[in-house]
Amino acid sequence: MTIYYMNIREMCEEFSVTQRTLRFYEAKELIFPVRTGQRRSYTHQDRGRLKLILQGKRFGFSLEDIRQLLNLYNLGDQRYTQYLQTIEKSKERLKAMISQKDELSEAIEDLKAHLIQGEHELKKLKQKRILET
Amino acid sequence: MTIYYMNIREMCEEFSVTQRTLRFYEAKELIFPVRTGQRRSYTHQDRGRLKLILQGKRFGFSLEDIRQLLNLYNLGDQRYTQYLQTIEKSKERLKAMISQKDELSEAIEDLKAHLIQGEHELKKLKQKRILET
DNA sequence: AGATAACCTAACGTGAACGTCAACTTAATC
DNA sequence: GATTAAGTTGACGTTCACGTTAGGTTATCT
Repeated sequence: MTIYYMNIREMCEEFSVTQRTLRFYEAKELIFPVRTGQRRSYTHQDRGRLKLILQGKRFGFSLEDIRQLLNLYNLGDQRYTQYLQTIEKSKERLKAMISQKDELSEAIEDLKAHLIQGEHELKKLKQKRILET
Repeated sequence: MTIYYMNIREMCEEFSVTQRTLRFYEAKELIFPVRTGQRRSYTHQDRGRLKLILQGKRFGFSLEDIRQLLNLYNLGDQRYTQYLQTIEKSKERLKAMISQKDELSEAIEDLKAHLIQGEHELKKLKQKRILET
């Protein structure tokens, strides 16, 4: 089974990001493309990690937060103590995510209610305009 | 019924923000404290808006996003066309929030699975340490 | 082989969201 | 009534997450 490498341009097209962004993530140690000569070659792993990075960003996590989360997906090469710490951290993170989800649900309900209210107001305004014509 | 004003220090304590933050939000027209002499007096409205601002921030919205969302909660003083636009924008925002919530749910499930997997690995490591002793 | 395109590093620029410090005015306290 | 505390307005500094040149190297194409 051959490994599929992607160059930086292909990555940018696939994920709709700029080259600068990919190099920046690499500098921040979020992805680790191998080198073919001087050029970057992105592996399946990098693609997976980038997907998670972009997802994390949409939830408002900082890149540093995301870097720590990503470690959860690469536990194989770690030793016992680190292992434990990572899992503890991840549990906390999970809790935070769940409460964020709950809060989001509430906010959505709230917004929905206001929208319904708003559309009623709109109807009244429309009615008024007709009467005034 | 009397109106309860809060000064800037009380606001900061109540919401765990700095004075700079409150002044910044005012400069960005997110809150509108009245003045008592030169000092800021924060009304019930300001407290409500601030609560929503902080909530919005936890979802990763920008202050400009939040400013637009907040207008939804103060529709009374607007005119027909603006009204319509605001509601349209809010509907879009609602859609985005819902899909964000869905995505978050998925991510949580994913993270949970990895955690369970991680704890299995942990057990295996523990077992190995005992055997090696 | 010479031009052109794609990639590289290094370094400075930028907008958002505040932090921090200085200098001043007003309110509270002893 | 002088001192201290609290609040105010600038204005410059800082961090994060990239954008944007500039200048150099390597592929690719004709």
